[in-house]
Amino acid sequence: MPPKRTAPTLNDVAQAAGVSTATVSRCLNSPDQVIGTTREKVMKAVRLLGYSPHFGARALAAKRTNTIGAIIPTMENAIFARGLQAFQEELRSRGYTLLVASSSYRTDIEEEQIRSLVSRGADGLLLIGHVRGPSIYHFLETQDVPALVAWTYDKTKALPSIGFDNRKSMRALAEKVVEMGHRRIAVISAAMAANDRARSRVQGVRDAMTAAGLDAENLPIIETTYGIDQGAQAFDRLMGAPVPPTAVICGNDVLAVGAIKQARVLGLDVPGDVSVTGFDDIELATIVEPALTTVHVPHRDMGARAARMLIDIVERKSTSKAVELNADIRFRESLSPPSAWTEDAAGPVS
Amino acid sequence: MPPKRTAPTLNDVAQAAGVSTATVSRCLNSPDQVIGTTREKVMKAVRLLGYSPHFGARALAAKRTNTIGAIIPTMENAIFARGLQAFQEELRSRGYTLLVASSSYRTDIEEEQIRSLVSRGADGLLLIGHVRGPSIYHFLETQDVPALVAWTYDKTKALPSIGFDNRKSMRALAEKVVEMGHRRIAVISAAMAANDRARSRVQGVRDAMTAAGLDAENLPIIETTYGIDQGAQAFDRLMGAPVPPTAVICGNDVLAVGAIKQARVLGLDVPGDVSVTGFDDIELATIVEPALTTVHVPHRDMGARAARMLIDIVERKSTSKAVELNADIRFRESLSPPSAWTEDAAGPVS
DNA sequence: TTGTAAGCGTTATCAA
DNA sequence: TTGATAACGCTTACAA
Repeated sequence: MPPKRTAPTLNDVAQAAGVSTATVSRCLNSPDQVIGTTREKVMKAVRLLGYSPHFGARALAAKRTNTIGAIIPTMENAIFARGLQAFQEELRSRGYTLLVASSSYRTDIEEEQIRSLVSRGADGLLLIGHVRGPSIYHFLETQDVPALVAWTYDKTKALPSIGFDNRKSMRALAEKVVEMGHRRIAVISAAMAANDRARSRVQGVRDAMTAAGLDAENLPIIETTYGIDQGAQAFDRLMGAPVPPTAVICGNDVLAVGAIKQARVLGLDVPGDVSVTGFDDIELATIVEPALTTVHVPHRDMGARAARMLIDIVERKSTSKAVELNADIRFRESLSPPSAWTEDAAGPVS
Repeated sequence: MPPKRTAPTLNDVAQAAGVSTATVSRCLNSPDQVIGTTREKVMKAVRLLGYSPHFGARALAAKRTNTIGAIIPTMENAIFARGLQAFQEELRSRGYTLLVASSSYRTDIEEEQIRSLVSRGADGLLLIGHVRGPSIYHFLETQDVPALVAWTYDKTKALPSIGFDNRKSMRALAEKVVEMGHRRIAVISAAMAANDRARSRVQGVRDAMTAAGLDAENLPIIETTYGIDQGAQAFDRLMGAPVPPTAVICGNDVLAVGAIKQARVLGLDVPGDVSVTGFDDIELATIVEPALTTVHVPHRDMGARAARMLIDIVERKSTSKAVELNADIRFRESLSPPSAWTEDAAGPVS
């Protein structure tokens, strides 16, 4: 059995180069403090031994890690994946490393991940939404780790945030739907319990209906998990009602695409028989046929700006508050006024 | 100015509970070694102070981190996102934490990230593909960090791998294309320089052509970066040739969807005027119209199995070699025999 | 410009 | 069952 080789340490390098550990450390961290000739000696030893600093030891001795942690609900959702990629690129360009964890939309797992990332020395945290237990805020405070909330804008909360106003944006879209003449509206939403974005969006629909004098109380809503198939199922149930809706407003594009797919199965024309709208404007939205009318969210821009904001907070350059980004409607084919036929069926005439 | 509060340490907890640091440590790591009454005292202090262990210190003193690192080309690509999500879920269920980094398809960045993850104490690494400089393998060896390659199967390489045979799978698909009667075939591929999966897939197309006695040498190939628009542009160039292809084989689904989109713009019918195929079988493949004929890759299964394999290696339970997964063809509408019209135009008859 | 040496917060070995 | 105490690998005054 070969002797269990153990990774080379600063000490090994120092010995190989015939200098002290302090000098090696300086070579690595502030090279200009050490003279050229010794620096070369040291660097050669570093290369020769394949030395790599022990992060833990460094974090222990210094007090910074240049690490940012991010916890997103899931990596499978394209909207987070995109924003996160931009977030990480921006971090990297500023000398920070990103640690990612995912919570599967569960607050208990999120809390566990927050603790894990903090104990790993994250200098700052990126979180999604404002729904979580109060104990974790206390924890973040005692640990003195700043956090930034993304994908939502809410200036009433304690944590700084960057994103858009989900409620306002969805309200704007719903108003268009109402303006076009739709009266029988239904909603397919992501599960709202641990998801304030979903909640706000539904609230936005209600706002628009109430403003138009419609009955927001009895708005049919189906909550479901994230996925095309889930959207399809929900749509199926909705259209099976005695008096089906003429417009189905979906909480995100993936659910909307599922709805459109199911419409095809049911032999329904979109938007002729029923209109469908989404939210997020992911690539899928322009691929599906008919293309989806949806709310465009600037994911990459949000990710990059979140990175800059968080670094500024970490480095105490600023104490940011909430930053609002615009999310505007993209009109495409999936939304149109209700057809005369369905309109008639809706009225008391027939 | 408030006194800069610093996070509580083991020592603080020990003092608050009136015990030694050793006891607190034991409470946290092997609770059954300490008697109930003291354990409660300690735990209360832990909660009270909001104590959280310092990961770096722990990694320094113990020698394990229960952390696995993964470096993927990009998080924006749905195929990696899916597999990675499964990978992380499996790791979590086995008590490991996942650290993710992305390389933007660049070997130099990948090397940097490998070093970073290793110095952070990753017990093992998940890598994509076999293309990287030799120095990094030496590094992994001296650091004694095991690595597993995923998304590709290659038993000739030193590192263990889990995935499918890209060349063989693409060859199978290309053979079907040839069998249907296509003679003028073109390829849209991801950049091949730092991507052995892309290379193998193109090789697979060549294999099929050669086997059928076609001229694989002059196979038109356009290399491009990942993205729907890039696929569309490449398709545009391909169809602008004096003698356009009757079948366009794409290296992945995203490029293929771009091709189909562009076909619509050009007024070409798929598959009537030109057939298009993909690779990966992501959700997009069934959404696009016509639905994409493609190679199905079991992403989630691969991710989960990769996790189990890697943990086994890390814990020295096994010394795994290459594991091959099946990737089978999904026939959908985007592929059909070439139409008589195009066939005529191709032949010497007209 | 370089070296010495005192921590940093844990874990683990030994004694008690 | 608990407590001292010596690592662990690195950074950073402070000295030389």
